[in-house]
Amino acid sequence: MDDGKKSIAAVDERPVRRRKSPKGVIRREAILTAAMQHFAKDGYQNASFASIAADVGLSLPGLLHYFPTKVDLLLAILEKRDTDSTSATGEDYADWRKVLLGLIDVAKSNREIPHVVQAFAVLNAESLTQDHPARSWFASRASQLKGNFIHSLQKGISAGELRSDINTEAVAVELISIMDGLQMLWLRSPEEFDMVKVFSDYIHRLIASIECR
Amino acid sequence: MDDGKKSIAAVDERPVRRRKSPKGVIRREAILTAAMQHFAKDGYQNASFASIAADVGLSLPGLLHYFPTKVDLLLAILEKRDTDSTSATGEDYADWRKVLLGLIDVAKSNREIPHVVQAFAVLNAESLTQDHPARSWFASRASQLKGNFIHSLQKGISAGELRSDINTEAVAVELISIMDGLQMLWLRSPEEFDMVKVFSDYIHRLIASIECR
DNA sequence: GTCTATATCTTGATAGAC
DNA sequence: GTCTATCAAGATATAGAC
Repeated sequence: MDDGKKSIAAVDERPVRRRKSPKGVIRREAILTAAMQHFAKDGYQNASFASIAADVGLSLPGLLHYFPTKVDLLLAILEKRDTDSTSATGEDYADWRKVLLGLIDVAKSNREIPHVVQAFAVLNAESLTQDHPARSWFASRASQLKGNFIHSLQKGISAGELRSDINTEAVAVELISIMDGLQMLWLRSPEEFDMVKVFSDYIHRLIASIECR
Repeated sequence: MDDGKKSIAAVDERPVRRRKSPKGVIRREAILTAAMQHFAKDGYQNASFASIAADVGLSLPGLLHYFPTKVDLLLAILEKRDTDSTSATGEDYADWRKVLLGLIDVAKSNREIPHVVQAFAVLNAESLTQDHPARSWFASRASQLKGNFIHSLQKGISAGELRSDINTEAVAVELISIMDGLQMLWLRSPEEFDMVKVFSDYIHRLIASIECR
């Protein structure tokens, strides 16, 4: 199950003729895209709401018609990411090897969308600051990711494929850390090294270290 | 990734008249400390210059007397970090094993100064944004760190202690990535896991994987 | 060195017309 | 749905007195 554009049109309260209005939905999508680029460029706090509006050919109040506040816009982006990524990750956290190798594919596709990666890398760190509106989102995202990794690794141990003495939580934390850290380093100088290669090297070395021999 | 306990303790308020400068130097130190806490809490862009001034008992123009602009204050902090860390890191990038194990000590001392770690983690990501005043500093910091790691690993290969087929650049990038990523994850929930343990596990596994057997 | 007062800019958000 | 006009709040920075 995926999609991504759901019951957004329901918020549309047109008293006059009109039943679904794909137009509004398209606008919304355009706004989200523009906003993400701005957040990537300036971060959330520093991005100008008005500039985002201008980018989609709207005035500031025009944009406010769709997103009553700047925070709403941010949350909409995060929510969209939620639906997008669940549709992408989808399935088997049961096969630890598939999970780990699948991360390489994630890195591979991330390489094609640097502005999205940058938006989320910047927001990720920015959300560490006090009372940041995205704070809890990133916290639960990390927590869930970690839980999934632990689950996979635990399954591997139970199946006798992974060494029983590995610290699953430590490995899970390590995985998230290297993914996030690598993205930042890569964003700083995309030409300097092959992000996918580095990550692939790492994953294969990790697998060799933790699987039963 | 180090630094921390500097001479901020010298807060002795002697009302004696002094014509030279120790007073001014102390003030400067106090300002830098306060600023770092604010940058940790709000990031650079979002931190208020006036609030920093208030924190050290100055008005905004009073603070501007010491740092003519907000950017100057930021750069002073970065510079301080430079001197602090070079005095701490000191020497032998020749012994790869000492270097790698030494990073565990860095993690250990970082655990004691979360606000400093947070300031630099936030600034690190924030500096990815366009025209950020700390951009080049973080870029060259990463570049230098990477160069040092590569140098150490290369020495290890030459000495016949490390496998000659390892990609030194990839390992160097990996090291920086995991350090930076781990810090962020830890800052988000410091109680959830033992950062030093995770990092130590990683380092030892890395060593086992790359050294000659 | 440090202040009060102020200039100037930019931001997010509102009011109300069309 | 979208606009013009406007607001109130916050920021950095300057001028000039003490």
